[in-house]
Amino acid sequence: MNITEIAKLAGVSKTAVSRYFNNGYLSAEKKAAIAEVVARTGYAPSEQARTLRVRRTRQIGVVMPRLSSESTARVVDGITLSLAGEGYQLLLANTANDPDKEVEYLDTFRTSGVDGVIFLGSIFTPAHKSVLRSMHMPVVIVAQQYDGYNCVYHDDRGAAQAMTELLIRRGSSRPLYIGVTAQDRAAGYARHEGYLAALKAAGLPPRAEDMLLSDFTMESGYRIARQLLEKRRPDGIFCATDAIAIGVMQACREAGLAVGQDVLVAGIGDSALGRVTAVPLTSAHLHYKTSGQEAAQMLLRLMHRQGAGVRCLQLGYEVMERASTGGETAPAM
Amino acid sequence: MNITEIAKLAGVSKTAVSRYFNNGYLSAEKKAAIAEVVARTGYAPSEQARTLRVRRTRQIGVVMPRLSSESTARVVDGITLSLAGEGYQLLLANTANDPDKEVEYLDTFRTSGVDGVIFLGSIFTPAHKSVLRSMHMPVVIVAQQYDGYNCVYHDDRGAAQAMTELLIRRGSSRPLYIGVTAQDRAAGYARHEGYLAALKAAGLPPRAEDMLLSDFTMESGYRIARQLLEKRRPDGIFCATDAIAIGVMQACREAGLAVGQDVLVAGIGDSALGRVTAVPLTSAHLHYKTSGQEAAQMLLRLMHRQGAGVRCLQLGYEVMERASTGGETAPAM
DNA sequence: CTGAAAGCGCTAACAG
DNA sequence: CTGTTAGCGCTTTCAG
Repeated sequence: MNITEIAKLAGVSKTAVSRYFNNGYLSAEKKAAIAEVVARTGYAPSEQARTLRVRRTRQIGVVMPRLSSESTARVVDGITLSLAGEGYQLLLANTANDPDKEVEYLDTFRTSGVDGVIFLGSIFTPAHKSVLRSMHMPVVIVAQQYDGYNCVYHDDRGAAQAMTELLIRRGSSRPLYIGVTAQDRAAGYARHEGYLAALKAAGLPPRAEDMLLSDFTMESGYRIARQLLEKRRPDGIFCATDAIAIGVMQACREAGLAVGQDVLVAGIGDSALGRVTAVPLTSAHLHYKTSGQEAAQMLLRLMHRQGAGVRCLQLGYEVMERASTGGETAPAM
Repeated sequence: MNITEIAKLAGVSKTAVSRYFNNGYLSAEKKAAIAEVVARTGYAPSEQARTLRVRRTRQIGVVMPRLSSESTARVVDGITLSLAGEGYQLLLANTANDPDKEVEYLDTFRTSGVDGVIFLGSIFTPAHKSVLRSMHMPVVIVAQQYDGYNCVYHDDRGAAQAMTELLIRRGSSRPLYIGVTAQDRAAGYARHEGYLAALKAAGLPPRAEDMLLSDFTMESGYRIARQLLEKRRPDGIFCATDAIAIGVMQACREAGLAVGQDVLVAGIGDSALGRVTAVPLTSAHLHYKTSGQEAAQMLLRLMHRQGAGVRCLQLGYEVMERASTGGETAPAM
């Protein structure tokens, strides 16, 4: 079933049918005739042929590290929300935390002709820079701030500082830091900076032995904390992510420390997990879903050539104080 | 940059370049000449034009209820894993739990020319049946069993029965049931059946007042349980999902009941949430990620016209006993 | 092994 | 307001 057949059935030209599906410029009678045939046949124009002609795929590529992470899922949820009504489809690329794959998929999107790309960034290598620079379609980066690119990201530094200051205010004499690689400028570097800023503000000099490196999993946080607790009994631990913090709390409990009393713990992300733990976790809420929506909106504007120039949107955070810092144990629901 | 220009640069015909990217049938010299030009220009053939000719998009549509649910994310993760190396791209449609949108997106995929569809099903209306029947590309349904369609699903009934029997074995005299709508044949109907089967096996007649209806959220589970606990003090509650169970445990705690002692609780899904709660939740692990992988593999076979006839794959479950049924409190990690 | 030629289904000038 | 015409970039007969 193609446009020619429809035209024949409706007794009009191909052009008329094409116009029916596009701008209009058609007499009422022809419109009605075509409408009738379309309804009867269930005809829909071939997207592929249209694309070949018009050079617009109406598809948006999204590159993301694994999907089964709460923050990623929330961002992607936000993206689909903003794009749903606009007639765009999402093309998902799952990089499984492999930076090489990020570059690979970005390149795939570059050549595959999507109308725009949203990139949930992690680290930024020269290879990333090179492929991003060669993209000829609009790109928006989420969760990282790279100079010269359109970005939507979070106030990681501020959130980390707020959490660390909260620990100090609640009685921790010298909070430790358990974070992730500084190659990740947002979750690694910026949150570490926030921690340092809080120490400085409190007149505490930073000490190398107070700062430990984890990866992004609960298990890793658990392991690091166990090792730590064999030697020392800290009274406060700031963790760069909620997952790490949950592992840490578990290790503390096993070591006989009462979280929220003997030791205060805080994370970042306000994940659903941290709200149901034995001791609910104090955390900074980041607006992941909003960042997805905003990124999609930004991309839409770029694709429609509105709003010139590069934009960076930083979203704030909200302190969610719970029992892990000694706060009151409000009902979780 | 198109095939004609490349042909000119390499001093060969368009056909030769096309063959270079497809079957071959090309002299070594020409091959080399083209390779050189391709490397130099970074040329990649237009996917759109190829599609228009060949009628294959190399895209797979996935229809799913909201992404930010752990089970969905795990299924989609599995799908991308299986499809990654095969040169297929995923087109995601997020229905936000709206059955009408499911039908709408299925129809979009029907007309948009994807090579195959994976449908994470919830309920099954006549509209669903009608659109599925009119699909002319292969479809695989995940998490639900619909007769006459290719499906990958879980042993919901068996898992529910096992959980209920475990509650009874651990000392619950008459476990209650808190479940979801039976319109959802898998999470609603089948799990309820499993509960009933376990009662029957234990010689307990089912009672209407022991079976309550919730929706899929923690909050709903919490609310239902609060109401319940104002009137009665059950000694066991089987919940059709982990989310519900977590809400229930919270309500029990607030009502002064010790979960795992005064009242035993079990769920289904083995979500990450249930492993970190104050009292870790006994649950049945369902192989969500595997179901995604298997569904993708099944779809690949269908698209390549291997293996005739409709197939249904049922995956098993694993009992994960934790403290909420009085089991030992093993370290969570 | 190779190239010329004929479209895939659609849209966009252009001339009525 | 309408139809004719000329491609978009590619693959695939078909005849060398």
